[in-house]
Amino acid sequence: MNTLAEENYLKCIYHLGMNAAIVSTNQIAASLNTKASSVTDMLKKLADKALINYTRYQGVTLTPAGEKIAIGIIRKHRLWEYFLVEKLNFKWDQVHDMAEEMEHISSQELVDRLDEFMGFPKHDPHGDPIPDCNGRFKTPELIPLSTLVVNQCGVISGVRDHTSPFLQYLEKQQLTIGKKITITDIIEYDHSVALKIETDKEIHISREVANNLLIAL
Amino acid sequence: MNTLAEENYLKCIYHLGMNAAIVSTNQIAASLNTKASSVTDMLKKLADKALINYTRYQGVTLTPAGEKIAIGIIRKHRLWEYFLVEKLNFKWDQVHDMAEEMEHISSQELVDRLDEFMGFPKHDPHGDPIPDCNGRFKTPELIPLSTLVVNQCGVISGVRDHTSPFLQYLEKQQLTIGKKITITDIIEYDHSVALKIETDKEIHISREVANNLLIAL
DNA sequence: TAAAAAATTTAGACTTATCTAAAATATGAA
DNA sequence: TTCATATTTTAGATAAGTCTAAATTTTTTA
Ligand SMILES: [Mn+2]
Ligand SMILES: [Mn+2]
Ligand SMILES: [Mn+2]
Ligand SMILES: [Mn+2]
Repeated sequence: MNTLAEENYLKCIYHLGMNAAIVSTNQIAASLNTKASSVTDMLKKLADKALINYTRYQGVTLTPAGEKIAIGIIRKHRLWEYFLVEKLNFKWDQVHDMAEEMEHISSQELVDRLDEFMGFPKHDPHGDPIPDCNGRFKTPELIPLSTLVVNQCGVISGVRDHTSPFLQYLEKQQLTIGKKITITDIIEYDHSVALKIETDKEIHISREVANNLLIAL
Repeated sequence: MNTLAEENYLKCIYHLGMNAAIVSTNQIAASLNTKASSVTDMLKKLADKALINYTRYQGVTLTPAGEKIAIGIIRKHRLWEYFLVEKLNFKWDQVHDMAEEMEHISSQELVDRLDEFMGFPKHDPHGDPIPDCNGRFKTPELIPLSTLVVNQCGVISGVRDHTSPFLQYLEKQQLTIGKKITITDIIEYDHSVALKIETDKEIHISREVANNLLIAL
């Protein structure tokens, strides 16, 4: 089995690998709030275990074995987040840190039964897809709200920023997962956006917020 | 906060302290499958943190602060065991090792909400009392089945041996928590016991099994 | 294309938790 | 009460994961 630190590195490399073919030491260090030298040490260890492809100075990619472990951890993370929100009534901005601990509970059978207990949910509270017990999941085409044009509509389906303040703000504005929105105006001056939520509420959000809200068309 | 190792030591000292006023280094070492020298190191650390009362060569007791932490961990352990059995349909012999990991999930609010979600259960799947959110719980007077006499009856309310083989055996014999039993015979030769479960089933168990089954009168 | 700058790795140290072997202390049997 | 034995502690080592500072390699820029 793998240590907690190893699991966190693998998960981190997986997430960073979504945006780039290869992942650099410094990216990992920044993401894990650690130092580049610590990362190098761990990369050697993970390479020895054949969980990453690593050549000095050249960055890393996950091997299939490493990716499988990473996806397993992400599956657990998202299922526990779903559990915390749906069963224990936490808010979507409260669950990430708890899930960071729970994702390391090792039992495979536990997570599979948890999945079944909750009815095999497809998405976590933040709209991210939950891998099934074989590690398979679909990543639907989502685009930032900021790329929509006036009169275009879509459904809020994800967030790019998972921090508490952002999620709390969205909730207060009723900008939650599943809501249908229609762009009513885009202010040229600051690229802020006016939009209608479902059929009634009309609100106005900054460019930054629009950039971090993901929409399914 | 305390490390995983510290939490395990505190819990261990608490459990050993149920049977003796003071707990010895060797007892802890045996219980944690570690060496006496490792225990001594940790005892110094816990004493520095004022979680135990420790004088060299004299054994240890928990301070109120240490006991509070220990009870908190036991509360989490038992609530998670209850969850695993009642919500995820695990058998009572399968849940201990998973709970050993889950008891270290740190959030106090999580465990309190879990408690509420399950309706504030009073006992875990093995009959052990679950402390409430203030750490309070009752330990009912339980006696080994081996101390009963012929025609005496009682309710199975706990086990002294929590290992999988013993629990599986009990389940197969329908000797599960809550069942009412009546002693029908005690064999002098080997101190084995014949008994009736509820009103129908008549079975015969060894002295050893009778010793590890706890009864409420 | 050769410095300069940035990124990465290495060297050496620290912390936590563990171990073995040796020393110190306590206990209990004669 | 003394000495043999059991218990406990200390001394010194190891492994995982981290750090700072220095060295190395890559990348950028002039
Ligand atoms: Mn999360
Ligand atoms: Mn999430
Ligand atoms: Mn248990
Ligand atoms: Mn139990």
